[in-house]
Amino acid sequence: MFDFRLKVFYTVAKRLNFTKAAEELYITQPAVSKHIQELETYFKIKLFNRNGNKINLTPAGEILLQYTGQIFNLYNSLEFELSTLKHEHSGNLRIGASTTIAQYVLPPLLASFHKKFDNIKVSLAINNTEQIEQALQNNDIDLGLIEGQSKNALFKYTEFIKDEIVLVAVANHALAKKQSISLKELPEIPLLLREPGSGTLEVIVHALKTADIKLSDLRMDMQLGSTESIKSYIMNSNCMAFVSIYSVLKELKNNELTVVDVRGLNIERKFHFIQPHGDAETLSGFFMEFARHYNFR
Amino acid sequence: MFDFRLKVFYTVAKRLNFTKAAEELYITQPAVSKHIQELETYFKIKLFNRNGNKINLTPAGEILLQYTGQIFNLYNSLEFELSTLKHEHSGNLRIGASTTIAQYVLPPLLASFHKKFDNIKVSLAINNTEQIEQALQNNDIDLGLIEGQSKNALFKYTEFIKDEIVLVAVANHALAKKQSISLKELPEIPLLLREPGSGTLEVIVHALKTADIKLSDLRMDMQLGSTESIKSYIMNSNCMAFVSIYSVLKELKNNELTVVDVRGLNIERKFHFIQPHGDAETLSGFFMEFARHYNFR
DNA sequence: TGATAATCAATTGGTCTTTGTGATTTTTCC
DNA sequence: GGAAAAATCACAAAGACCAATTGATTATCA
Repeated sequence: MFDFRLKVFYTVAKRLNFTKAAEELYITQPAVSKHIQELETYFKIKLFNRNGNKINLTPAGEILLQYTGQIFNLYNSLEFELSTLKHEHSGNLRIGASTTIAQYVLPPLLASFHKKFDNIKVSLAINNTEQIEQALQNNDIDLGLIEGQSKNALFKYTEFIKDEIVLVAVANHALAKKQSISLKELPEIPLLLREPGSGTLEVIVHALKTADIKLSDLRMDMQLGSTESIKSYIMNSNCMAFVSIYSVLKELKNNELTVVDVRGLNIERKFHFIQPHGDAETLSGFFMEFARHYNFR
Repeated sequence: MFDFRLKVFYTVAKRLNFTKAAEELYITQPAVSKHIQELETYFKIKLFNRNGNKINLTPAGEILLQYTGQIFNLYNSLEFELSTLKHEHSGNLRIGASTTIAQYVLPPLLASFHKKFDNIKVSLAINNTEQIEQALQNNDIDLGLIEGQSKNALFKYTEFIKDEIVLVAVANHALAKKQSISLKELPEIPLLLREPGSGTLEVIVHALKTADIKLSDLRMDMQLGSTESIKSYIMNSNCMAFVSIYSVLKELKNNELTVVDVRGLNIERKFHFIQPHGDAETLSGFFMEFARHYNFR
């Protein structure tokens, strides 16, 4: 790695602790101290405030952190491009994704990607949209995958795949044979939904509104914090639930769950890639290209 | 300077000669050889082809050159930002400008800029638009100043100042008292013009065309290769000439030359800044801001 | 055309500088 | 007072640079 001194600075700036940074870098603390001092001498400006036992970045340190992030991005892209030239495809890709995508969409995709390009190290952080945008800004991740399409001008959004929220029930459910129900029947059905604030619930509410149905019109039996809990629950009850089609692909195939069409109700959304625009980010682009051609069936 | 090894590579890649690069870097040739070898070992790929006595870049070398350019741009912006924080304003700015701008517009501007920010080293290369765009692409300059507004999507164009092409004559010229002439009188006047292909001539031809006058309608006594020669010539003759107002500011003030208005003919053009878009280029922006507020009178 | 000079990168061996370590000190926080 | 964290110091290992030289190619000129 080039520019080890900058790497040292970067690590210290991220952890705000000389000793921890030293451990992370497999060098001793005095070495870290020295590197920072040398940077400060070189730039003739303090990079950290030493307030007793704590340190924090000075404005100059903030600027340097900003730039080192960009410089490392360039190094990473460079190494990826060169490895591609050698038909090796090596590099590091840090992805941040929201729950549904991370849990149900990415695993097979990442497995396939890793099988084909085993020199590319992928890391996956699961977070909500807001945190993902924050992480992109801090340069903690290279690529985000989100459910909504929040439009922050700071980022570049690219369509990934279409998601569909479907009404599912246990395979032997009374209504399962009917295959479809009308909108009018919906309020009579005992439902499970995700908790308020979750992206999935918001899409459902929005779609119902266009069909002139309020959430309070529905017979909501329970609100659960995760799609997995909802699935487990409905497997053992006559409740139904609105969930992303991707979260039940396996259960549908195994005939454990079944989709019941609600005539006149179509709940769709698109998953989006999100990146900081400007930077080359070759590897992100490479992965996006791969993902776009992946067949999820 | 960080990343001296990359600096060495960059220098060699630009000069395509180890020995010359060594001289430029004030180190010996073996040191250069070693740096390059170490880079090649690190990336596990050859960066230069050694064909007998000559070297040239391999595809990998080309990629690395591309990235090192970008990395150095970041370093430069970084140093500028940090120096600004210290109220020092230091950095390097490489400008490329076309003749008229470089000769008549920039000198006072650069003088004033240097007086205020004497830690910023400015270099000025004089070239035509095409060469300036090439230099920007090669990362040989940071900022271009051109007369036309050629629109290459690779670059970002920003308006600088408005230029006016005026008809001038020696101060005691017969027509000088009239202060203005009509378009009809123009063909009778002995004129000096710039050579074919020059930006100035093109603007004139274009403006005349809208007034329904062909170049061949005019009484063209001579075509000269530089504005300076034209000025010298008309000072000693009864010829007149179309020149940029900026090229005769001093002579107008000294009452050596005078402007004769051609009623119904207005020849204007805009000078433009041109930059590679994408990169931060803080110092370029800083200079542009300064230039925009400069008073040329 | 063939001998000779000039050019250029690689190699070698040795010196000096830089970087990192281990032990210790200083400061601050609880 | 003790734990935690950064600074300081002396020393060892590693790395960078140089001078001199080699080997190979290209240019020059009789």
